[in-house]
Amino acid sequence: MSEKAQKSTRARWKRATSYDVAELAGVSQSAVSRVFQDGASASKQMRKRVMAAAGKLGYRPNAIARGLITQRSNMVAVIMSQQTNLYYPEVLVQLTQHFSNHRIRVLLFTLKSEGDIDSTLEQVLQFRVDGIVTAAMLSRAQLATVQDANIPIVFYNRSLPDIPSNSVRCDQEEGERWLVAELFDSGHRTFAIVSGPEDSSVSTERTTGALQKLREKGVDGVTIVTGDYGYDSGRSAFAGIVDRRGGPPDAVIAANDVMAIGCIDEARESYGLDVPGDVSIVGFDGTGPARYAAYDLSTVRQPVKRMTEAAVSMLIDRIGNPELSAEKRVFSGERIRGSSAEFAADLD
Amino acid sequence: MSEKAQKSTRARWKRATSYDVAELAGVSQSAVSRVFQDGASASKQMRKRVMAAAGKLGYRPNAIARGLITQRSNMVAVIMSQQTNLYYPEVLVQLTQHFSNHRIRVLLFTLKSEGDIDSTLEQVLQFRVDGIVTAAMLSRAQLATVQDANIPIVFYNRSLPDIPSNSVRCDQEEGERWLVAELFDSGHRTFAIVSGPEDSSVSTERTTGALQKLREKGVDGVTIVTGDYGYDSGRSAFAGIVDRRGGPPDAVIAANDVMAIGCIDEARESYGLDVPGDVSIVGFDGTGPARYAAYDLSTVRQPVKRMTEAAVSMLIDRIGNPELSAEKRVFSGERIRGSSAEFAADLD
DNA sequence: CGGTGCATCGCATTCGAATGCAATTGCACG
DNA sequence: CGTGCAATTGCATTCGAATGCGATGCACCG
Repeated sequence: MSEKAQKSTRARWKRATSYDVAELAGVSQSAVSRVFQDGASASKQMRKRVMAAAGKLGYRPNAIARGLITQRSNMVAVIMSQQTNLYYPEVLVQLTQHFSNHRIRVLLFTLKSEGDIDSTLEQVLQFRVDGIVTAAMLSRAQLATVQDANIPIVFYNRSLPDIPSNSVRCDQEEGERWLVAELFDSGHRTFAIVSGPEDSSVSTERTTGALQKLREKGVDGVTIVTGDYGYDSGRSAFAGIVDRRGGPPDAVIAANDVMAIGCIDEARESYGLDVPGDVSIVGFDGTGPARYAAYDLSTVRQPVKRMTEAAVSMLIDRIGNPELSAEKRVFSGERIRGSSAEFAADLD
Repeated sequence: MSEKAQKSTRARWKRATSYDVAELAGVSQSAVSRVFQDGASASKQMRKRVMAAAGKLGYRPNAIARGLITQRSNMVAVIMSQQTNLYYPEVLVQLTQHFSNHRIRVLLFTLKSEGDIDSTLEQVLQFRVDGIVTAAMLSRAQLATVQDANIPIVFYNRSLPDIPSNSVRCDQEEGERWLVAELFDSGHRTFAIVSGPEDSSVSTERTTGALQKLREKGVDGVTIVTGDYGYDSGRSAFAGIVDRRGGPPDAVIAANDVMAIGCIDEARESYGLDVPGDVSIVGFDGTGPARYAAYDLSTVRQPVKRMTEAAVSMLIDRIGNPELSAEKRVFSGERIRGSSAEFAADLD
C-alpha cells in the first residue's frame, strides 16, 4: 500500500504523473492517458500493465491538468445567498447529490449579502466552471457577463422577467394566493404579513401574491412588518404587529416557516393567545419544523427534489449543447393544511 | 461592455487568454501574467495598458491553468456525510465563509452513506485540492492514502485515537455526562437513550458519554433504541421505548435535538404525557429548533463558529507549512438549560 | 563620464494530461 | 502466404499561465 519510498529523496515528494507511470510500465504517456479514459482504445494487457504501474506509484489523473486541455472543469458553481432560511441547505445537498451522479462537482459560493455578487462572480468565472446554479439574484449586467463568458446558468427560485434565461422555480405567488384564499374563505378578515429581508426576491414574490389575493377579496388595512427569515425576527414581528394594530389580526402570513413559528410562540407565550383559536398563522417552505406537532403549520411545500433535479438536468443539457434556447420551469407548491390556521375543512 | 464581436468567426467563441491580451497591448505574455499577480513587478503604465486591453477582451485569469503551474488549486474539499442532522448545514456555511476570507474555495462532497467514502476520496484526490475538512469518518487506510498524497486534512467532530492527525471537535462525551448528571441530580432514576445511526461516530460518543455517567451513578436497565437523527425516528423511538418498558422512563436522552423534539411530540400527543412533568427529554446540538418555545430543550450547543474557525486556520496553517505536527483541539459545548427537562435549578 | 544597482520586461520552459495523425501490430480471410 | 482492415500505440503538439534567468533601461553617485 504505502510503498511511496521509491523516490522520496528525503522531504520533497512529488506526486506521480502519467509520465512516471508510463516510464515504469515501459509505455508511452498517451497510453497511460488512454487507459484512464472511458471511451479510449487500449488493449487488455496494456490496461493491466498500466494499472499495475499506476497502483505501485499511487498515481491518479490530475483533474486540473485534464480540465485545462479538455476545456471542461467538471465543476459547477452553486451560488447561495447566506441566509437564515432553513430551506436552502436541503437544496444545496440535493443539488450536490444530483450533480455527483453526473460526475460533476460543486464549487460552493456563499454571499454575505446579496450585495457582493460582483466579486463572487469574478471568482466563479476565473475557476472556469462548466455551469452555474444561482439562488441569488443577478443584475442584467451580471447576467450579461456570464453569458458573454459562455457559461450556462440556471436561476433557482428566481428569474429575470423579459430576459431569456433558464430558471427553475416554485410558484410563490400562486402558493401564497392559495393560503390567503383558504384563510379568507374560512372567515378571516383582518390580516398581517411578515415579509423577509428587503433584498430577497422570493420574499417579494410571496408578499406580492398575498397582497394580490387580499386585494381581490377586498381586504385592506393589512399590516406589513419586515423580518429576516429567522426565529427571533418572527417573534418580534408578531409583537410589532400587535403593537401597531392595537391587537392581533385574524391571521398572520409569514414569509417562511421559521418566522411563522416565531409568531406562534410569541402569540402563545407573550400574549396568551390561542393558535389557531384566536389567530391563524401560516408559513411557507414546508421544511422540517413545519410538521412538528406543536406547530403543525399550514404552508406550501416546495418540491425540492423535483426542482433540483430539473435544475441539474437543465444545466447539464446546456453544458452539452450551449445552443439550446432558454427555458423557464415553474412548479406548483404542495399545499399543506396544518392546524395552526383554521381552514374550512370542507372547501376545495 | 459586450464588444465580444472581434473574433466571433460565427459560432465557436474562445475565451481570451493572456496571449490575446498581450498581443492587443503589444507586450509579452509574462507581462500580462505579472499584472494580474499580487507581488509581481510591473510599472504603472504597463498596468494601465494591460488592464485596458484585458478589459476590452473581457479577459480573466484562468484559475485552472494557474493551478497547474503553481501547484495550488486554491480549493479545499469539504466532505460531509449526507445526514438529516440539522446541524451540518450551518457548519458548511461557516466553513465556506471562513475559507473565502482566505481566497480559498470549497469543493463540496456529500456522501449517500458513510460507506462510499472510497470513491469520493478518489475524486477528492484527483481534483488536487489543497486540503480537506472531513465531517465523515475515515478508515486508517483511507487516512494513509490522503497523507501519502501529501494533502493536509482536518477531522471535524471526530478523530482517530492513537493516530497523529488534526482534528477539531466538541467534547460530546463531556456534554452528555453533564446532561445525565443534571437529570440524575434532580431526581430522575430510570433512563432511555435514543441513539443516532450506527455508523455515526458522533452518536457513538454521545451514547458512550451518557452510559458512562449512568453507570457511575449506578443506574442500569437503560433502554436504548436507534434512530436516524430525523424527526419521525424520534417519534417512533419514543413509542418503541414505552413499548419495551411498558411505560415511560423518567428521562429520555436523545442523540440530537431533532429526535428529542420528536420524542416530546410523541409523548405529548400519543401518550398524553406532560413534558417535563411526566418525563424529561434532552437533546444535543443547540440548533435553532431547540429554542422554540414549545420545546425549549435542555441541550448542549456546539460552538460552531469557533470550531469552524479553528478548523479553517488549522488547515491553512498546514497548507502553508506541511511539516507542522498534528494537533487536536477539543471544545466544550455550551450547556443550555431549557424547560423540557426538570433540572434542579439551584445546583451547579 | 564611467560605474553600480535596482526596477522592469521578454524569452523560453514548465506544469500534467488529451488528442490528431501516422505508424505499427494483429487478425481474418482468400 | 499475401492483402486488407481494424484495433493499438507512439509522437508531437496543445491547453493557459507562472517564473528563472538574462537583457535592457534608468537613476544616481563619485
